[in-house]
Amino acid sequence: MRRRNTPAKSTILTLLKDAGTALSQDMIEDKVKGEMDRVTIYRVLNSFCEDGITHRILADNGKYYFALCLNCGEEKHNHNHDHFHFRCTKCEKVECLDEEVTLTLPQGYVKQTISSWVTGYCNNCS
Amino acid sequence: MRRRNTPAKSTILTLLKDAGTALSQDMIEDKVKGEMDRVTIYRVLNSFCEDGITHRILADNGKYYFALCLNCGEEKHNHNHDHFHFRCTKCEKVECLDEEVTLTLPQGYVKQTISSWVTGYCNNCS
DNA sequence: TATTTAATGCAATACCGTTGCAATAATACA
DNA sequence: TGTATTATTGCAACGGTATTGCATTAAATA
Repeated sequence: MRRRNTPAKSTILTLLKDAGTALSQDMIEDKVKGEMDRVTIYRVLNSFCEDGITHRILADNGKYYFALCLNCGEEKHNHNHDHFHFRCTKCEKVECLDEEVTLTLPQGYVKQTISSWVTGYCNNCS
Repeated sequence: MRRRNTPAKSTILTLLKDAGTALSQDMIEDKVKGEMDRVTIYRVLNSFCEDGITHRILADNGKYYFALCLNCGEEKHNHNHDHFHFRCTKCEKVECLDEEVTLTLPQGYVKQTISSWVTGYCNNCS
């Protein structure tokens, strides 16, 4: 299936680029309210994830965030580099931290994925 | 409001005790299917959490788990001792690990909460 | 410009947690 | 032990959110 460029996709892509950080479904919905259908947002975000343009992050508040992962760099998500994610409880900004997650599992355990979240105030909000 | 002991509460409490690990809403639902209404399970679990009998944990898969926290010990949840949680992707067991989460936030950041999840195979499933 | 079909909007559906309310039953007290 | 009180339960209904079907629109290509 060959993708097509549409206003909806451009709008959401621009939104994510301008934000610089990960945005949740409802944050995106708020910003494009009236411009497009709610279903379109779901489909656009899903297509972005399928195409590797964005990735979906499940935050510690149970919400999904979508990020272009330009600032945090794709390499962080590879090479077994598990890093912390930070969510500011004031401005709701979500970002990847450089800090690496170190962990030694008990005998007999096998690691698959790591999801580490820190909440608090970012440098702008503290 | 004075709580009353009921078959529904006993059943779910026994379930959690026997499991020895945290159970998700739908795991509990599966086990008591037919015995009681879906709504009752929600209400029983909520009352348990209100009364401090169980605590609610949001896992990295977006599901809530309920745990008596006998084996992992309440003290782990206090004293600023942030520990890893483990979820086995095979047997779906959820448990607290002894491993402490260490983290140095960037300049100007303030920490509030930490949620660290590891998935993989536990010693029984690896 | 015409053709193909991806993308969209709208309606309908599914899922999950919650709420209202009448019926039931656990507890306290006479 | 019997009765009164009211927490608890089941059922139906609701609300929010994600998904699907389908007819229509419009982006890409020739």
